[in-house]
Amino acid sequence: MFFLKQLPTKAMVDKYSGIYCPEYAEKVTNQLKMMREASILVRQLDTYFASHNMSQLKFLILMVIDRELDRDWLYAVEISERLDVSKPVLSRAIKTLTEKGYLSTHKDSKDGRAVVLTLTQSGKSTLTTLLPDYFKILTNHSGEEQ
Amino acid sequence: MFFLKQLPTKAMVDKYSGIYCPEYAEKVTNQLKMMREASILVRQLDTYFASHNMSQLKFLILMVIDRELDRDWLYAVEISERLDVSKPVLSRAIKTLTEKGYLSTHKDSKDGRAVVLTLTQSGKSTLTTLLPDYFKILTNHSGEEQ
DNA sequence: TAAATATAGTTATCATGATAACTATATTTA
DNA sequence: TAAATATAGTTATCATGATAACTATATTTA
Repeated sequence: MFFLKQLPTKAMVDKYSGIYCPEYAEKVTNQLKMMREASILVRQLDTYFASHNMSQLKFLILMVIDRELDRDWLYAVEISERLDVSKPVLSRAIKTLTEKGYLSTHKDSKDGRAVVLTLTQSGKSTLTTLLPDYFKILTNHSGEEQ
Repeated sequence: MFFLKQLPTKAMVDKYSGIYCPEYAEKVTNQLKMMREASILVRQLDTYFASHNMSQLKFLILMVIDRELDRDWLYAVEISERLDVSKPVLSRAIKTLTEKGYLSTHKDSKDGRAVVLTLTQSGKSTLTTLLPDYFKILTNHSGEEQ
């Protein structure tokens, strides 16, 4: 999350960085602007998911399982290859999704350590319900602070 | 924070959104790409600040006080006008910064509710120390996942 | 093939984000 | 001018991010 509402002026960047170069100041403000815009969008999405007792991470977990082309399941470790999140956070989110009845888990027959994760019917329909407005929020976003 | 490493293909966006429009799919992937890029950058900055026992929020608090043109202090409520963060989170961050000796606080003479926040010498030098590499991280960022 | 190492996943703990509800003071309104 | 409302800031509580250290099983190496 990036909180700064008013970006620093070029003069401020020059002074603070000690580098008096228009391209440098422009690059800095562009990056700050991007972080700000993304933060606003992430927050909108978080609010949306929270109103459905979900979170972005949980939604993305359902999505990466669903979008798998050749299988209808993933190992947790495969999810962590697709989502850039720490193992304990992923572990907890999977536990919550299982408790909610969105994921079914069973031990892998070949590897005693691994857990096979499949979407339940409820998980699939939750994903399907959430998707349209998810895209709507993404695309309606103005790119401006309101 | 946005975790998805591999963006969905155009075909996936079409199917998931039910909207078969190239501009729509492109807008979606652009927004996802932006969130991903910003998340990577925010994470780099968080790591940087953590290595100095700081956080982005605490850094920005010091910065908005320092960059004030006509005064060398701000009320907490003024900081919350400049930073898009909830009051309790701001309150806690200010408390930590005061305990670290980076901020000095005293009651306002006119308004018994308000607290006047000023940078200490240590707060100023911490800000000055952190600024150059902060800009370096912002500008060195490749925009690619590594 | 036994010992060492790697891998899958969990538990404990902490930092930092949020909202709801609060205290204390200032301002507005009837 | 007393009562109602607004404002500044805090406390309690929860969700969700992280790392460190762990268990259990699989794989590699001597």
